Amino acid sequence: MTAQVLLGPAFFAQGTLDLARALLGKHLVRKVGDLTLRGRIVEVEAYRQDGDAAAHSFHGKTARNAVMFGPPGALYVYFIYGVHYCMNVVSEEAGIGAAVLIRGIEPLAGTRYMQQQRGPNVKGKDLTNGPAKCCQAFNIGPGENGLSLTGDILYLETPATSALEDIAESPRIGISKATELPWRFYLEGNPYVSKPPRPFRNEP
DNA sequence: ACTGCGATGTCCT
DNA sequence: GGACATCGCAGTT
Repeated sequence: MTAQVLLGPAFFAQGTLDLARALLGKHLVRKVGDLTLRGRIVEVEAYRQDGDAAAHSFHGKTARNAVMFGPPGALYVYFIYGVHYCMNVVSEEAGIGAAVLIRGIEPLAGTRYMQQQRGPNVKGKDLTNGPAKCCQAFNIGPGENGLSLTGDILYLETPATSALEDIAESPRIGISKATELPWRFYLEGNPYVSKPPRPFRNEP
């Protein structure tokens, strides 16, 4: 049995880019009845209020993004494209609309449940290699919006074995309106990263 | 392997 | 009316 370190409020109160990097390799844990779902965060993106036109909070507080402006450590769940949910970890102090999007998770426990959530046609890395896929696997929806990640049934842990792949960065995925920034961070080579790095080519 | 497209709530001009 | 922090399916190369 390896000791795990629970992450408290101080962890979440750091700056958004620092938090984004710090979240890589941490475990997301969710209790569903008697079952424990556990996964390792392998890909994230940072979104800030100031000067970041791609952030939901850029134009100010609305009904949808209100959780982003609340205390750090809350889970911000939003509905996108009329179909999918995505989850973020709220960063910065209350009053600032900033968060880190969880884009890729490596399943560690409760994978049978995750498979049921995702459906019978889903195989391998497709279980959780994308933001909406992670939400579906962990059964995260509107009911979890605003929940604290320092609770008893939903929380983060630092694994005892802290060996970490190299952290790579790239432009964020799916952004067109903002000036793009290298605010996507992921663990190099991990199969649960949603889009693998582009292979090198000699000529276009 | 790649490309196009439908699904459609919330917020924007 | 249009865009959007996406995904899965169908059709093509």
